[in-house]
Amino acid sequence: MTTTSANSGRPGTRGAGEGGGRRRGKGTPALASERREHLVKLAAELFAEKGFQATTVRNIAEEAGILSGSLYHHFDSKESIVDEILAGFFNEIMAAYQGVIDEGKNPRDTIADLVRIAFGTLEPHRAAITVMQNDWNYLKGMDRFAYLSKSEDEVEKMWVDTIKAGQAGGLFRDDIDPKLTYRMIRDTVWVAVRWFRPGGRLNAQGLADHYLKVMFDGINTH
Amino acid sequence: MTTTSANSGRPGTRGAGEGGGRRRGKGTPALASERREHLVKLAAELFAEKGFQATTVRNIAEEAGILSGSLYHHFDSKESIVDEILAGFFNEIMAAYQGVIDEGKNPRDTIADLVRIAFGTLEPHRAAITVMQNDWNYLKGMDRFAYLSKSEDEVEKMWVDTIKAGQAGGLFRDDIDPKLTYRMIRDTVWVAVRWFRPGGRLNAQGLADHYLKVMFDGINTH
Amino acid sequence: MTTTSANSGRPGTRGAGEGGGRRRGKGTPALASERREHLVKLAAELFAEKGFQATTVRNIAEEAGILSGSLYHHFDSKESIVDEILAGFFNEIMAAYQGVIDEGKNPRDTIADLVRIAFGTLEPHRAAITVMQNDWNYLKGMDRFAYLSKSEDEVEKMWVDTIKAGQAGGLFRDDIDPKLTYRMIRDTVWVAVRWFRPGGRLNAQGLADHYLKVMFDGINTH
Amino acid sequence: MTTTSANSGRPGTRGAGEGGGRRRGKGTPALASERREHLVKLAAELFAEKGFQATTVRNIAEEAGILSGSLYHHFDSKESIVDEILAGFFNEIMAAYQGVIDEGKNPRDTIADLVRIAFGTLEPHRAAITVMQNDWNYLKGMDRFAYLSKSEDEVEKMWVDTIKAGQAGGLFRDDIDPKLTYRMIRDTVWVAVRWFRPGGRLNAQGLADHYLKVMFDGINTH
DNA sequence: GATGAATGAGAATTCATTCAT
DNA sequence: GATGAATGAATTCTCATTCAT
Repeated sequence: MTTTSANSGRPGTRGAGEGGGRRRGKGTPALASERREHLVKLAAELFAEKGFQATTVRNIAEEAGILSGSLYHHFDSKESIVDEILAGFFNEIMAAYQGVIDEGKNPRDTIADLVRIAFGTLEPHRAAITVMQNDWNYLKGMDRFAYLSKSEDEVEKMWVDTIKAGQAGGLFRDDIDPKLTYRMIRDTVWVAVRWFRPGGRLNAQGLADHYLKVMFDGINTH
Repeated sequence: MTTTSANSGRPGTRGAGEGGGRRRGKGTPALASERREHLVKLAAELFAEKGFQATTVRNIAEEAGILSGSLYHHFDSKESIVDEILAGFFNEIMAAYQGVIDEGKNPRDTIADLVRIAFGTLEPHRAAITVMQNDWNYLKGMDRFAYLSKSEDEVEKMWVDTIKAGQAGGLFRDDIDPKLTYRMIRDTVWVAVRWFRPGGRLNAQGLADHYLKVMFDGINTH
Repeated sequence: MTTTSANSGRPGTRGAGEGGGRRRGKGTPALASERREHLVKLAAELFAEKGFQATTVRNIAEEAGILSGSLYHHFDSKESIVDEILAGFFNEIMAAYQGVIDEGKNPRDTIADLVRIAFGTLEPHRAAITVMQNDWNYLKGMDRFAYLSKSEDEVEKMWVDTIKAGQAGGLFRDDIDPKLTYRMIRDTVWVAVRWFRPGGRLNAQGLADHYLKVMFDGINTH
Repeated sequence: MTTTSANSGRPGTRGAGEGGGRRRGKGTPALASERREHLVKLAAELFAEKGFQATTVRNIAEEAGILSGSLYHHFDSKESIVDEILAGFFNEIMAAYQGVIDEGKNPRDTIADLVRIAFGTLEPHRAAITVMQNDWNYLKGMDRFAYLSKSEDEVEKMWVDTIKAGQAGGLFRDDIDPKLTYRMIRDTVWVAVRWFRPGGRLNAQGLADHYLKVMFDGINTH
């Protein structure tokens, strides 16, 4: 039984004590860290820069100063590396989203918080988000990554429900389509990873604020 | 005519006066057989569906019912196929944009028209836009596609100038960033290609209208 | 029955009225000329410049301003083109050699004449000789070109016999090896095609004279 | 040391301070496994026998008992193999030539030594010389092998200077052309690789002596 | 005579992965 | 943990040749 099956199930549920099915997991993943973590980070950078397919296992190994075969001491496969990258990101953002929802603020503040969280991941998870944006189409075709689609659906529900609540409460216009609106918000945020560079004119929160301004009140003068 | 000159240098549009190192190239692309046209279309679908890299030349040939080697009777390389796809799309949209600009309407109406044009390409150029979205990162690294970045810059200028004019004329809020706003609009439109399916609940113009509504006046009630 | 068999037999015997076995020979080869002759010449230039293998049928066709498939109206195959080139050269030189032998001059004058004839082909048969030098190794492996080796043997006999006669008659030193000496002369002449350019400092006969001087009397002062 | 600097820039001899874009290349070629060395030797034999172009990577791999892809563990490309072959030969012969020149003997003895060195490489470097003779025309067209032409020029200078010195010193006839004479010597030696077989009637030094005899004093009786 | 489309066999090369040491 | 050698399957591309029109 390979890692592939170990991964099925949402990232949100992977957390602590799995790893049993790991082929060469020394101890728990938690202890394996250090080196492994480092390799994942290197790989993430390369995947982000060149794309998953265009990045070879050799590229990663070279970056780490070892031979490509040696990578297989740490990972089952190239896929399992990108899996780790994406799962980590999904775990974190979904937990953060859920935290906001659980606070039970009013829909407008909730949406604002969600947007801020999303923009907030742009910097720390730049590589993962880039991979998600650019290689999603390719990865989603693999069984192994079916869980990504599932997670996406859960997230969509959180947002859409909040928007609907906002409409019901008279905070948001009635003549907008909740699902459509969610998608546009989502895409606008993530796609910013293509040009967003930390240290530029605006930081991630500046971006978020700018976007919230436009999204809530439009670009027209009133 | 701006568009025309912007095109010069693009392989996909070399047409008449070439002949040099090119291997193939009797007749201008304009006259190029329907066969060729057909093959480009097939390839576009595959590139859109599976990604440029993941689509093999064999895939394309099989789809056309010929052998992979036979494709090279029509095209120099896999790249030249995708080039033809993208150049066609860029040519068209830039001409359309320029047409709107040349009409000289007020900035708000101009932006609205630009948005409508962009959404309007979603259906007829779905494949090209998908490739542009998903494989941009990979393609932009190749000399051959440098012209895409250049065209992109030209387009950005059209939009940003219009937004600035709108601010100067009191139509648009002063506290939004023109460049940032352009990018968000642009990305929101193109990225919709990932989920937009003609024949769904909303057609492309419905999408455009919805988006204009949100973008101009925001999602808040007032 | 293909051309291949038609060619077996020495070039010297091909002469006028064969061609019966030709697959698409319109009339006799003699009449087919013009166009065909021209194509052979173009091909010869290309073979000489780039090598037989590296020259594609398309190269030749392009040079002639037609499509590659159209070449097959004139020739069976790429091989049959080079065959024609080499056979023509061999026919001519062997006839010339034989003419000299038949004159029955003394061995020293005979050798001198043979050398002059060989150098004399450098210009009119530059392409053929170049092909012979560069692609011999490749071509000799093909059944079709077995006749080249046979012709070579005949030629070798003419020279070696003459050298031996010269030794017997006291004209040439006894302590040189006739076969070895022949080979060195032969190679020295043909290999000159690599750098000999008509119109340079020395013409072909100047070259021949220089070589005869060195060969007969050495480079030492006496 | 002339030879050393002449070599700089040759891929085959890059040795120590590279590392840049190269894919492979731990360790200097000098340390390069015997495995690699062995593969180069196998390839050299095949190139010599069938020609560079006609030898496929599969041929080489089969000869080595591995799969063609596995060759790329050792070499970048087919070209880099032939490069290694030729560079090795050029390195050695140029060093040997330079050694003779540095001895400062009289021109006649120097020329004799150079000739003997050249013939002396016929056996140990048979394959490399054969490749050089047969595939030169093809290889010289590639940027990668530009250094071969340069080395050739350096060698020419050594010989021509020596011949001229011999003329100036009254050892060699004044009425021979130094450059022409050099070329004839050079070609006569190398082209012998086509028929020279170690173990035949004459060994390489026998050949050299025979040639020197003819070259110095001619084939005439005096 | 020529075109244009195609074939089919094979070319060099790439690359994730395996495994004995 | 790492190396070095290899696998094997796939990839893009080439090219002589065929043939209906």
